[in-house]
Amino acid sequence: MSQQTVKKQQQNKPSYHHGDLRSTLLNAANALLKETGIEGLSLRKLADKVGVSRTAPYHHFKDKNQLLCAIAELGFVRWHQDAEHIFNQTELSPKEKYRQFFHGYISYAADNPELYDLMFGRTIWKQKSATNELRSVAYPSFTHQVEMTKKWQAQGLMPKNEDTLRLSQVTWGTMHGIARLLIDGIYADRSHIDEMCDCAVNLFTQPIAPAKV
Amino acid sequence: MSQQTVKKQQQNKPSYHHGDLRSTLLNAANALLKETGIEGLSLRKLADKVGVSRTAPYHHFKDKNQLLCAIAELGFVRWHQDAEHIFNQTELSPKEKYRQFFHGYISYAADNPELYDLMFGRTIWKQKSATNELRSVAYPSFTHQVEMTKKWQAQGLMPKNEDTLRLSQVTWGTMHGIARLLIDGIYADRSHIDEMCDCAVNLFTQPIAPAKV
DNA sequence: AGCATATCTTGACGCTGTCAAGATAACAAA
DNA sequence: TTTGTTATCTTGACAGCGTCAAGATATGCT
Repeated sequence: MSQQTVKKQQQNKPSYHHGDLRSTLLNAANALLKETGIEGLSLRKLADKVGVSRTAPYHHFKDKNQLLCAIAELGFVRWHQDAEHIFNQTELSPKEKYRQFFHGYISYAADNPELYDLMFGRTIWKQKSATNELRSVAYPSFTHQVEMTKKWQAQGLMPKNEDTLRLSQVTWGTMHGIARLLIDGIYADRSHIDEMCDCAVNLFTQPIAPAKV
Repeated sequence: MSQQTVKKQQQNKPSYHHGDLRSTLLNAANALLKETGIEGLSLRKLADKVGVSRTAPYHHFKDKNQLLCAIAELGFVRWHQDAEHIFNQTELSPKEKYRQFFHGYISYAADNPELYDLMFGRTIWKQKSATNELRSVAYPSFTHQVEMTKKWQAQGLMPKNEDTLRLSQVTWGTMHGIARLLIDGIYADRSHIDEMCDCAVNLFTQPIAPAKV
């Protein structure tokens, strides 16, 4: 019985109960987000695209805000996977690893501009409307950056005399600033991005050590 | 005759023709922007606050977008005044001047968060909807930063081996990133801002020179 | 004085998020 | 198998938004 029902839904035979509306909505929302941007994403268009009535999504997300938080959540999960992949490359030097991390961060933002806006933009955070689920995925993103900064300082890659927390905030702030200028259409020129990243990495790494001898 | 009319309007006696609606709208819009944010600013509320009908503003601004551009324009003028004031302090050392510039930039953003969002946010720039008037005020903001960076490199304050344009983009990107993290509610803690600015200034200045002897 | 133009008004349209109330199907207990 | 509870989905409705069209009114020039 239950299996038959599932099969029906997988065959896209429409029925009164959709059966998997929540994840269907999330997928469609991600697609709509890419197409129309965070402003153009409306619940009504979304419901229409999925083929349900305007208010059907409200049985799976209390709010438009809760839907946005759920999308952002997936964005963090995917970014953490990318980042972990970079850090797991054991054969790289610390500096090269940091370089790839920096470039990877900007690339992720550039490849998913609207998603990045959702993850780190004011729509969610300014109104303090982030769900607990989102918070629990987003916060480790920064604490991890602090831990890595501490390690980089210990390795002599970054200046040891600067406070670790401040240094983390500044280096992350730089990545965030470049990402935002890019996705907000202020730096239209994506061809210069790599050079900018390298410039920033140069400024943050190689402190006092090398020139002595 | 014409003088009498103006006097009447200055006495706030309401008449069919407002007489100075455009600047009245701009003032009220600035106030509404501070209160309700860029999202909460609606033309209807604005018109209501000023005491005219919903569509009256359309005779002075083609669009909501054109109103926003006009507000942003004033934001740039005011920031340029602040910046010029900082650069005109002849008694300061280059590093101290740069330090004050950095702090001043962040302070301006923190004191006018919604205005900053308008000036450097995606609302205007992402949709490529900036008016020519706005562009002609906004672009010098960055070219000036490039000129100053070139001077700072020549003075030995910033590393000469980095490309001037890239260096400008990175340093501005850092200021922008910190500003955004602050006004978007991600760095709630304003008490750490000064330390963050100082940390960034340290990283960007004092390149190779001092440690040689 | 009369006419053109700038300015302001009401009416209307389609879009949005979201609440309330009713319809339908799934599921658990009797 | 029947009955009742609950999850899910529906239509109807409301207020708010930006903006266009058409009409009213005052200003200013000829």
